[in-house]
Amino acid sequence: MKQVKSRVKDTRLVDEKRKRIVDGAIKVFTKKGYHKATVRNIAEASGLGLGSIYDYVKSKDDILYLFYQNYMNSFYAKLNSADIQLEDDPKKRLLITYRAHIDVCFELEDQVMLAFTQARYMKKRYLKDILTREAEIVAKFKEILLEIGLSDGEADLTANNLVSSSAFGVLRRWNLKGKHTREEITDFLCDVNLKSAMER
Amino acid sequence: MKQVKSRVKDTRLVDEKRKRIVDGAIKVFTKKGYHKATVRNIAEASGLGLGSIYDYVKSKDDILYLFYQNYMNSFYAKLNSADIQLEDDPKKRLLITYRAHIDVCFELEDQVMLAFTQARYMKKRYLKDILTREAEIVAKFKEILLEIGLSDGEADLTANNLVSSSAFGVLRRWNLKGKHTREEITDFLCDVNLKSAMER
Amino acid sequence: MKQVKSRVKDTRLVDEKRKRIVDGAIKVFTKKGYHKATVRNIAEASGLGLGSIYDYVKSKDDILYLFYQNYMNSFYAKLNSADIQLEDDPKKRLLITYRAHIDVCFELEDQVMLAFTQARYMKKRYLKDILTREAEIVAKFKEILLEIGLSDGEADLTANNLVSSSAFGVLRRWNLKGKHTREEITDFLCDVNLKSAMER
Amino acid sequence: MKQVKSRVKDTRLVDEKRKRIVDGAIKVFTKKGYHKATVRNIAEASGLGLGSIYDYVKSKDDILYLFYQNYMNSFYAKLNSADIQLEDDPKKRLLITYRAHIDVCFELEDQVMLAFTQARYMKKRYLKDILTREAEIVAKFKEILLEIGLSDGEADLTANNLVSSSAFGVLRRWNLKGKHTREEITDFLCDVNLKSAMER
DNA sequence: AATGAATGAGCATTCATTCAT
DNA sequence: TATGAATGAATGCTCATTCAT
Repeated sequence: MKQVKSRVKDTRLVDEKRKRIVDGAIKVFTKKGYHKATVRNIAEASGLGLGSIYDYVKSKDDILYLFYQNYMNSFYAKLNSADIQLEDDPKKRLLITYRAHIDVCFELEDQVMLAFTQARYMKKRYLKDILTREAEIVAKFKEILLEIGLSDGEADLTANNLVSSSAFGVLRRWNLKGKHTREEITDFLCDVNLKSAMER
Repeated sequence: MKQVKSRVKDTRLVDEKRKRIVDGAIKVFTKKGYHKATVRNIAEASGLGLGSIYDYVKSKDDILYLFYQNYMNSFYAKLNSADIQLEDDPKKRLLITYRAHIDVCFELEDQVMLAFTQARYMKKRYLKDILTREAEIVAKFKEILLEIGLSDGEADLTANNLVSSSAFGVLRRWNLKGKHTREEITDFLCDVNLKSAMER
Repeated sequence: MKQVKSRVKDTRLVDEKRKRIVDGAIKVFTKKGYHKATVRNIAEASGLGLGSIYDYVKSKDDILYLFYQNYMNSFYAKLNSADIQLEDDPKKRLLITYRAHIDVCFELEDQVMLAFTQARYMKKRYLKDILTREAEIVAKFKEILLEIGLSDGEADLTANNLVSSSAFGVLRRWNLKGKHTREEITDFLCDVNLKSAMER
Repeated sequence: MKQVKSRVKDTRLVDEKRKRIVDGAIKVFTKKGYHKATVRNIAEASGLGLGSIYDYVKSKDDILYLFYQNYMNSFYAKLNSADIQLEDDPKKRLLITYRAHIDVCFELEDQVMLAFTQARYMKKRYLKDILTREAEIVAKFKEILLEIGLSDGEADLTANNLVSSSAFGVLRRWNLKGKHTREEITDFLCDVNLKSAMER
């Protein structure tokens, strides 16, 4: 993970302020997208002075990267939670992992949209880093699928599909909202995307 | 479909120049995204003078809308092609329609990425229009699924899933490129996403 | 001579506008120095819109370089004037060349001050270019001195001294103004700095 | 001499810290010039905390003034040294004074460049003060020249010329370095600029 | 109809200075 | 006395849009 440089050295302070910056940025990015969001907007939304932002971040680019780091962390935290790790049966573990992933997507609705749409604006070296972290999540799924007995090729495609399809409810919310509940959608996704793995 | 206003009145001319503008814009948008693309860039890429752009389009926003119109038309053209319409068996029609949709996604790879990521930057009234057109494509799938015998709820979710999943190979090209062929991916998608419909 | 890039291609126009920019810049630089001069100030002083400046110049740095080019040209023009070139006797040619150089310094008083004090702010590659052009002027003096019969070492030191001392009246104007006329100063300089060469 | 105000009252402490500030500032100014040097840079270079600078100095301007005071003091110290004062013969005194002045210039090479180029950035009232101090040095030379028998006008011009020409080796170091030794240059300057005074 | 020169609003970023600790 | 976190005014530069030719 690349380290974002900061003028301020006190780690505690840096973490706290960056949290505020990211939270503010999410609000602004959600409303306007990365480009139309001005650093001033973000400063206001995070309750910091314009200049102070630059004590914790070297450029606007860094804020986007900070967002992605925070975003990926949310998935890591959930997928590494105790109850998932403890499940021995790979099929059951696959199911709860997938549902957990879908859950996070629903909970971070706006962030999922941002993550999907703003990636292109990240600096190359940052993007590479984030894609690497995402690949680790795919690997988690693939590992379970191999355990269940899928071939490497199948496992790879399926793992990618699981990660990708989790966002279905969010990416198509415009079409689905009001017609289908979150639970309905989750069940549908599990049904469709886990079927072949479960039948092994 | 909203009409984009143009200073020039000769329809033939307008169509030809707009085609060039959209083609140029796609190149530039693909490289830089909508925001970083300047109207100058687009003018150069399309072989028009900077000022001339504004004879065929009222603002930069219009160019994005023009792109989306062109993009949606590509899907319409393919999904309305004779051989699909002529197929009587709904299951077979479903299959070839889905494959056709996936095909277009692979062919318009860059445009699919653009469509997914730049939608937020369209003016509200334009966005609504494009979403309506997209809904028509979903409706096409839903219609076949109802014919096959799915309930309205199932058909709706499934239709959305088919349209959404078609872009899988493109949206995750970073992870899939080099490991899986286009055909493999297509077969995998058909297998996973059409299974329950086919089993009716 | 490095070429400053310009968006506008019409040479006639570029020359005219750049002339205005340099003239405006001299006024502003003279009052505030390079750094405190804002591009906005320069735009106003030259009667151009802020944005237009950047049609003729790529950055503020370029304006400084343009000034130095213009400054060096003034010396070239004077030192290459017909009456100087036609003089056959090297001692006489030395005298009129030196007086001409001093003359230009007095005439371009403000520019001389700028040239002396702002050089450090030029981009390295530009600075090198300007120093090369200045070296050519020194070489002009050296050539005459060699013709008169000075050794290479003497000629080199003397040539540098002549170029350097020409600005005496300007660099010390704070102390000399009101006490000594321009002619007095010129005669004094010729007396002191040409004496040994003339005595050969 | 204008007094720079300081929040701290302990004179001993003030002097010591200001010395460090000036020393640090010279390093930074030399590398970047006054304007590009940030107070942070100076704080780091002088080993003080950013805020502490403002305990000893009221503004960045003051630091520049402090530099000039320190710079002028270097000349005073040298020109008032015992062996110069003790010399009775005015011609000999003139010679050793001029050589001493040239010596200081060579030794304070970087500071000489700074002094020449950054004067414009000093606050008016400070600049006036420094120019007054410089005038005192000119007066020292003038006094000797009058003693030797030059007219007031000659003495004034010559005195200014001596002070001004001392920096020749430094101001033109780009052209002279590698070709002429410090001694050669010094001898040359004495030869040229003292000749008429010595011939009285 | 076609062109590109002109414009200024808008933005990221820097930095002198203040002030709470 | 010493420190450095906080601030926002100020500035270089970009770019959509207009308009004279």
